Amino acid sequence: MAHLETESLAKQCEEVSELLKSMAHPTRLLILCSLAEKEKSVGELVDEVGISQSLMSQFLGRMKDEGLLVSERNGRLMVYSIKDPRVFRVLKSLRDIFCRRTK
Amino acid sequence: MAHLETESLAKQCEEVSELLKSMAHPTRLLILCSLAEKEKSVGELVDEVGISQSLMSQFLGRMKDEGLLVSERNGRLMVYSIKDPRVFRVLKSLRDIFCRRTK
DNA sequence: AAAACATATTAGACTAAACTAATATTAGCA
DNA sequence: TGCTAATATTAGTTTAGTCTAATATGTTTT
Repeated sequence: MAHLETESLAKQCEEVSELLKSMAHPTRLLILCSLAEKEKSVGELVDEVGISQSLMSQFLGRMKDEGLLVSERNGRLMVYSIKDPRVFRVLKSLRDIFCRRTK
Repeated sequence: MAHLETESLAKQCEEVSELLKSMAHPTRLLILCSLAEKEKSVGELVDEVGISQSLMSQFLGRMKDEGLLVSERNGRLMVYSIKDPRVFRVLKSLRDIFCRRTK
């Protein structure tokens, strides 16, 4: 049976898949990689990533709502950075798995 | 500038996000977790996960097309298992990050 | 206070994914 | 060979996500 186990596992999968959904988009993943390096303003991210200001703002807003990012005003700039420590850890794992030279 | 770096990073993000898209769905993640333990028939997975046979077959077919799974006929059963080793590694990382007791 | 800059919001079009229900295929068994 | 069990496929509905274009908000500078 193991139904109780499966049920709690299902719950965990739901939680994890929430985070994964945010990361499972090429542009958002790129944004997160960029922010993992250091915090950045919206404009910097737009230049670096190459999408419209509007879409960038929507992506950032969404990830902020989900608790992955925080923003802080700095003069006329809005600076975003990664809030959820799990994001760093997932990014690191992904790098290990996908980007390591396996020589 | 760092535009060349960013470009190759963008490519990698695209590739990685392909895999993540498959995993970023609560039911598919649950299926993968279950298959990570051991290979299983469609019927077993239906019982365990609790979705319709049709939807299960569609999920499995999709993940097979994407190269994550393989299937092998065993009598009247069709047995699925994880093919892509990166799936195991991502699952393990996710467990480490989300499921470890941090005591 | 007006102008200019940086970011956010909104509405709408477009695309893709999830799900259901019905039916088709295929393999083993009577 | 016909029957049943197991899985796959298809079409259609619904829901959700992506993206663009236009506009609004808020901040600094003059």
